[in-house]
Amino acid sequence: MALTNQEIADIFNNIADMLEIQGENRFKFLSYRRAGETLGELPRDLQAYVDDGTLTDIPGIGKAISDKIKELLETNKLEFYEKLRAQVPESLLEIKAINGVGPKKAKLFWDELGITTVTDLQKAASEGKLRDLAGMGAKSEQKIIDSIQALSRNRGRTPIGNAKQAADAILAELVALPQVEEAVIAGSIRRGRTTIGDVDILAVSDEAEPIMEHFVSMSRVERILGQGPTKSSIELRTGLQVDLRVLPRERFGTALQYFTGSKDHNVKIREIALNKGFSLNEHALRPIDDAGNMLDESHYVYCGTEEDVYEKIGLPWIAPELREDQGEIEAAIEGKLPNLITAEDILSDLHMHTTWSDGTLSIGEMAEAARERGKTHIVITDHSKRSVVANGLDANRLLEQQAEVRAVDAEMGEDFHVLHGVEMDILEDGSMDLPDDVLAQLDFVVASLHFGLTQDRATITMRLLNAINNPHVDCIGHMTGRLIGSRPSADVDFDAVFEAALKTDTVLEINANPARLDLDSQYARRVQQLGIKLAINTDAHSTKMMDMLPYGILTARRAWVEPTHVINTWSFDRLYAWIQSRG
DNA sequence: GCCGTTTTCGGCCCGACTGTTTTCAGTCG
Repeated sequence: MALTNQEIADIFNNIADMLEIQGENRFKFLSYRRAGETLGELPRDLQAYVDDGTLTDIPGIGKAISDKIKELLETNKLEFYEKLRAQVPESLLEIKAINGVGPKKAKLFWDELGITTVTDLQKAASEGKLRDLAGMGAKSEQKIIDSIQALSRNRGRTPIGNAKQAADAILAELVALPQVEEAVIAGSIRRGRTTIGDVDILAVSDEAEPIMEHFVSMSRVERILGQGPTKSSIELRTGLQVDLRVLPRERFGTALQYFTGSKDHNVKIREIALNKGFSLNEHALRPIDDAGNMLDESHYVYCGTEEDVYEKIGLPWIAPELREDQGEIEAAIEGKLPNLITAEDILSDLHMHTTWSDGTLSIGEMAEAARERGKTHIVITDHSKRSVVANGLDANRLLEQQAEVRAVDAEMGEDFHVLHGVEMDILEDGSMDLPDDVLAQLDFVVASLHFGLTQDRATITMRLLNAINNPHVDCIGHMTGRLIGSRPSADVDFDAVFEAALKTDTVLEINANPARLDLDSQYARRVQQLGIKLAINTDAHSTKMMDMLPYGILTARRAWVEPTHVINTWSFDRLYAWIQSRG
């Protein structure tokens, strides 16, 4: 069994950490870390790039790292890594992951006290053995004790839906303060990442101190990680970290640009700024003269908007969702940024549930709610019978439902249309949960995996291919079945599935539920590149879930998706004509 | 270790906060 991209990515991340602990050249270990981050988000298996001879076309992958990837794929092992592991205990990496402990401290504890595990460190700290080490003291020791306790609260990254909710609540509190002129969410929430490491909030004000004071003393704060005149960090009771930055109005553009990230995007933007004769930070563009000296403050160029920042360095504004150093800067230079899809482009929802299965509203109520949200047409797609706990429909109930759908459609008038479909289970043996003659009577069929998600790749792929090759199936719902943070993706041969979808003109869904966001952006980007149609659906079981559409839009925009590739942007007439043409 | 219409060698973004220091290293983002 070949190593997965993520397993190989993890190895490079570990190598980066180990080299850093060893005190290796900074740019060297950063290269490994960058490679690790990149490999974890590729849309195809690494073996496919090896076969194509395109491995070193991936940014940040040069000769040394590509050779190591090949060695890992061929032998499942890496000599370089094994040697490193013999020198640096791997458990040190868990110590380095403790907030406030970096490579230097981890090495110090190891060298001086022989500490290699978090348990060892906790014991040493509680016994007061750390405070006498060079550069340490009682406060540092206590901080480590607190951070180790926090480890159990803080379980990695937070799904964007949860993080956004927490961020909005804090934002509302801040905006209510008299000193706050404006406050916005920046960071990875603004970029629309599916999971969030920490929440970044930027506030505009000339009077930061009372804002900081309020921020760190909010009732939901578990502990204060740092508090300064312009920047503070807190940890919430949920374990989520929130950073607040306060800057005056005239610096809002540079500050928002800086605070939105990503880090890789910003590094490149700052390099471009340098080439244009400016050193860029969150405060201003600072001119540099021909001798390389920075001019004094009177020459600083302040930017009140992000557009200003990009314009001053010769670029068009780049949408936050694109700022991952995935080619967006090159596209901006060439004037080839995509015309990104927006929520206003979406006219329909092609995947939603009602009280006929596990939804909370009737067909009529869902239709009205969709109309209130600016849609012109929907497809009712309740579960099929295999989903017993969801009260899935058998053929008889499904056809019974059709009468009600037709009635509601008639009631809704000429300017709103309700079509009848189903979200049909793709069964574990690869067969469909409803017979062809029943499917043929429906307007639109979404086929989804709900069970047997841990089957091997060949089986999962066979099931998906059977659905795609069924002439009645129009769309594959939430393809990998993942639930972010709680259930991993099914093991799919994406290349095979994409090839079949293209050939049969089957639509692939971006499910907007923030717990799913499936397809994820790296796959959706490839789907668009291949010319396969996309749908962005809410999979709503209630009106509340209809309002989750923005998460699907964010994911699509991160995938560089343009409205022309998404069938939810089509008018009813166009969609209906396409359905008819499929027979 | 990666990368290149200014370079195949010599660069590789920039700052805030903390705690331990008498001016700065470490950590984080």
